[in-house]
Amino acid sequence: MKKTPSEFSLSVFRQIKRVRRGKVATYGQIARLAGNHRGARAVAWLLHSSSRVRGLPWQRIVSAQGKISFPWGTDGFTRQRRRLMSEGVEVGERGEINLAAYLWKPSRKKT
DNA sequence: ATGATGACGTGCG
DNA sequence: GCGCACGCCATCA
Repeated sequence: MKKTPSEFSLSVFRQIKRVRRGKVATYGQIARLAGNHRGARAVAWLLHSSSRVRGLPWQRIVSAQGKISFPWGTDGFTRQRRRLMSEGVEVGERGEINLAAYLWKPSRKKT
């Protein structure tokens, strides 16, 4: 890694790594924790761009709609769904996930 | 620096 | 619930 990743990117990766097994987080949530509540797209971009990076639980990142972002039928979709289910997350045939039960709760104690 | 892209989010019909 | 349009951000050509 010669290029210096932006702090935003580092923050994003950091938040993702904090997600415990069996839980999922949304792009918007990660983006918000990273400092940019509107950087959901950037998060997504970083993920698909850094998907080659190991140790990054990218599979735990889903859309705010509670569904796998990958288009159904794609390799990425199948792979992510399989990994999530392997972690104990119930994923519908269409990649539907019950965020109310599996959404990761950041222990962000502030104030 | 400009234009285009992407595993998104929200609002509206 | 679904599809479309606009907005937002970081990275690539």
